[in-house]
Amino acid sequence: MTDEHPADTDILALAQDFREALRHSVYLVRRLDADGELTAAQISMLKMLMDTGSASGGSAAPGVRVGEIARNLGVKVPSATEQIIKLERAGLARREPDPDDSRAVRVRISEAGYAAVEAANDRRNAVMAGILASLSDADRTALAAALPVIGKINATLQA
Amino acid sequence: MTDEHPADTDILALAQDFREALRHSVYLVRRLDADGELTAAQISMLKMLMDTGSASGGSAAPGVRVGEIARNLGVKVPSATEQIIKLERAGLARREPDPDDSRAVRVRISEAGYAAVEAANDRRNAVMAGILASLSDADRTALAAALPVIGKINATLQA
DNA sequence: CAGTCATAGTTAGGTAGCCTAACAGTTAGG
DNA sequence: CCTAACTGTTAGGCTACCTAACTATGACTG
Repeated sequence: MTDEHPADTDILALAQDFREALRHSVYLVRRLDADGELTAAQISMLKMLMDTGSASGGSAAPGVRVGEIARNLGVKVPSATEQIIKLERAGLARREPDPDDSRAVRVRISEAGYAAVEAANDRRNAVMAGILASLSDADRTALAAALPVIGKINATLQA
Repeated sequence: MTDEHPADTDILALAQDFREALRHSVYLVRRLDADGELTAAQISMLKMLMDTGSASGGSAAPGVRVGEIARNLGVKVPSATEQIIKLERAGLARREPDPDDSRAVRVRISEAGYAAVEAANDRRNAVMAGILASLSDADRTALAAALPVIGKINATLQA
């Protein structure tokens, strides 16, 4: 406790505990799924399309390119294509040709997709909120304080 | 900030942020995989066998029953059986008849399994520690403080 | 001491989501 | 032009889940 700097072993222990927590959280996330709703992967992709497609930039063409989707989601391009096709078949997203580059494809979320992700998110958030409500204020505060940190850790991947 | 109690909307917002963090963490966990090492699911099961099988209780028979494994991992029994068979074929676990109940099966981790999970865990922990090392002390402290809370949340599932 | 009912695990068949390798079309540069 | 680089799709394969159906054992009850 009186070390001048955090010993490697401390960081290693934290890494182990954090990994353990994430490992268990995988099952928690799975539990939130259920029903004939959207899958977690579909929500991830649709949410990404919402955030990136019509984001601040207001760039030239609408939608997101397949390669960019894959990069954002941390999967390979064929996996992204597969998901996109499923979403398209379900009427939740659309594929359009890129006016500037005939090789490229622009993917956009549809109105139905918007609504679906909203609904699925709301339900999951409510379930999670139910769990969080059983915690103490202190616990919730500690969790809230850590979320930006976890965000930083996750951002490491993008690099 | 001066509410008498946390408003529902606050908890809902926290739930949303937490889910978001977990959603992204899925991809982080995937990145830690790699190689011809054990899969994440295999590590989870082996670690469970280590913790539960020879745990404090020192109960009568050694090993863990399939149903208990499934419950602990949050999967259905057939999924557990499938994993167990794979681990057995890889020489990482053993199945033995339960002396007290001929219907039941006792699953135990093998020496090789012990070594394998150790190795895989060490490597992953090292990678994660590398990421954590780039954070500030304050960030690491915040993360450490939240881990028990996340543990509580995860424990909710067991119920 | 059957006869039924519950419990433990396996088997069979199906789905989602990811991967690599091979392919087709488009653009860009020598 | 013509080759090289890039974008996305297709093909084939894997892991890890699931439900439903089955086998075998245990446990309870008339």
